[in-house]
Amino acid sequence: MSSELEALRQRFIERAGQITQSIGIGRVIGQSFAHIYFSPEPQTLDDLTQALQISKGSASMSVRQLEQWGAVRQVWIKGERKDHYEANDDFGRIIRRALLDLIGRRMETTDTLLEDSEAYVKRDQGKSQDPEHAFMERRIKKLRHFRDRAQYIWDSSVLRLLLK
Amino acid sequence: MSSELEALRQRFIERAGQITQSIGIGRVIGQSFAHIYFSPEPQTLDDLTQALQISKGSASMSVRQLEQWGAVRQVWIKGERKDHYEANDDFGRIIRRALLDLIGRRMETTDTLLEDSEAYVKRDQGKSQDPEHAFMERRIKKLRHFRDRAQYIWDSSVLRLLLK
DNA sequence: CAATATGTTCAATACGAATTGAACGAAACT
DNA sequence: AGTTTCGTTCAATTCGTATTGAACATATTG
Repeated sequence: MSSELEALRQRFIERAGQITQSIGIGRVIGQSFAHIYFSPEPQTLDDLTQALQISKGSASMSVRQLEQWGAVRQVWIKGERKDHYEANDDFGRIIRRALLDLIGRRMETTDTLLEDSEAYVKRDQGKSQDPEHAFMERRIKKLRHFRDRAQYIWDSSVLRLLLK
Repeated sequence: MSSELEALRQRFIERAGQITQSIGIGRVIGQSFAHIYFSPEPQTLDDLTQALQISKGSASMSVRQLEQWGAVRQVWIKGERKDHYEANDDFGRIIRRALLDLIGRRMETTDTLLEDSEAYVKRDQGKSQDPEHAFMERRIKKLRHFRDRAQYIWDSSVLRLLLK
């Protein structure tokens, strides 16, 4: 491979690492995916440890996470004992899965809290003369309103469009 | 304030901290905003240090960041020397601004890289017989395609809907 | 103008999360 | 059956980043 092409490859790998790093899922994940994505041949864990200078453990864990999100898939190569992985290039599906995994579950715990709060203000309606109580009621309502719209945007736009 | 209401408030603050923490902008930011959001009266930096048990420096920095995103605004209270802050409850605008700030600029550096790559494969078209070269060309094209759609979803759906 | 109160900055520190690597189990060879 | 290769796990460690707090700058008071 030409050295210039190789340099571009390196930049992609570095950049991918920065991106995954900055969204809080670790640098190695992005680097691993980019390396596999820009490799014509399916790659092994050893290839990753060498190319990215990471430990065997790291390589194993990053690949497993990538597999979970459907970002890479294992391919069998006859005569080879090592596991080989190739990249999925349907980014829409990958990101959709990853987002659902990373963000989806977080909403639940927040919902519980919001529902608890709504139950409280409803139950203690008598106190709505109390300015403090009235204030909290307004704030909680605003929060609920936003949360519902966020859900709508999430479901109707982001996730759907990513698939097309 | 009733102790039950106070308990809910604490849970909101804790939850907000977890959320901002998990998206990589620090726990204090979320806690600070939640504290101010759920306070009937404008709050000072000292209020924050006491309520959240954080240092003066932390309080100062978190509030400045929140101000940057329009999440809180300073209000003048006559006779008081300290700065007082109240929360903006237009979450759509807040998140829009924060997202633009956090994500927007990241796209640029990636774009540069992508454009460099496209320039390269175009310039060296002669080598397109080379399987390696052809492979890279395909991968880069896929990436470009996804990036453009991501931009479209971003502009047309997410940012616009957050404002309504 | 000195004294006090307040907000900001940034080098030092503390903390948590990412990474390592040795130990282990499983599978494939001889 | 014994030996080697490979992938996984998880306690120990490393590393980066959030947080602190002392020093400083600025504004306010008497």
